[in-house]
Amino acid sequence: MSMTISALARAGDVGVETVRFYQRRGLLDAPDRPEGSVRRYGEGDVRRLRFIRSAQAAGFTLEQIGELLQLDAGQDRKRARELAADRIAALDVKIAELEAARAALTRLARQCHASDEGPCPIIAAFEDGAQTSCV
Amino acid sequence: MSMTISALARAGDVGVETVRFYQRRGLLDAPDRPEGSVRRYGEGDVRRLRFIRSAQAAGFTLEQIGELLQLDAGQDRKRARELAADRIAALDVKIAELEAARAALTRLARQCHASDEGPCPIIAAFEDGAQTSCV
DNA sequence: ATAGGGTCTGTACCATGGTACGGAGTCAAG
DNA sequence: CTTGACTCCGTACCATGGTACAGACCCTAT
Repeated sequence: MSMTISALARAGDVGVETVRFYQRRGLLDAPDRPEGSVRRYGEGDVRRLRFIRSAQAAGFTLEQIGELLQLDAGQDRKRARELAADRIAALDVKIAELEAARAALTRLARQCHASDEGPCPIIAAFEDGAQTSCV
Repeated sequence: MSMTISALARAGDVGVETVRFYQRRGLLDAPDRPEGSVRRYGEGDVRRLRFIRSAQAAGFTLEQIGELLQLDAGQDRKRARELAADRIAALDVKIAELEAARAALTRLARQCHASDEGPCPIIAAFEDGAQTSCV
């Protein structure tokens, strides 16, 4: 319990304002200030901050992360599994979309390289409204 | 040149307000109103609207889409290829991130299913700050 | 010709995830 | 014991991509 807020922020690789933002959102708690002094943070806070960043990297929204943190207290593993399953399904959809987009763009860039005649294939392809077939 | 704005919006599967929003952003143009009447749109507008939606699905921001539309006029294929290459690189990074997150979540959900003893692995894993190894 | 819809314009508002700032208080080195 | 850095708190602002009015106009069918 010896870190200042800026040390905590550094440990979590975020800005001080971001820590305060998470506190306002109820994701991190703001420990009591010892009698006319500043707040001090410890390892638990660092872990929690890192939890938030990791979960965010997995695509959870801050609201969902808040729920995960609640579950931590309540030991509701069934709900945690549900959230994880939902997130995996969403990730599958998103990954498929991005891979389709990548394939389409790669193909178009190759075509575009192949000749400098006629309309640019990259632009033209999108103009066909290639939502399902290409993108 | 016979559609009203709501027909255009339907054709592009967006809301009327979204069409107007794209007009304000300069992505779609707003044809002149014929003497005290309403604007009419044609197939070109539909294609352009679909272009926007397709490019969006490929992860371009509206600003980048604006640039692509400029290129369409200027025939700057080199720049179009650059934008496509940048986008492909960004997609690769994003896809890798999401796949890592998916793998991590899948593993954790399985572990969590395996036993109801001890701390929930889903939560615990994130608390380790599993940014690079898992997520 | 009048009622109901749709359109136009401007402006305001929304969610998400932060980022910035002013003014007061606190801490630590010299 | 002063000076400079850091903290606190509230509030305002930002980007992105829309969404939602209000009040005036227009269009079409009855």
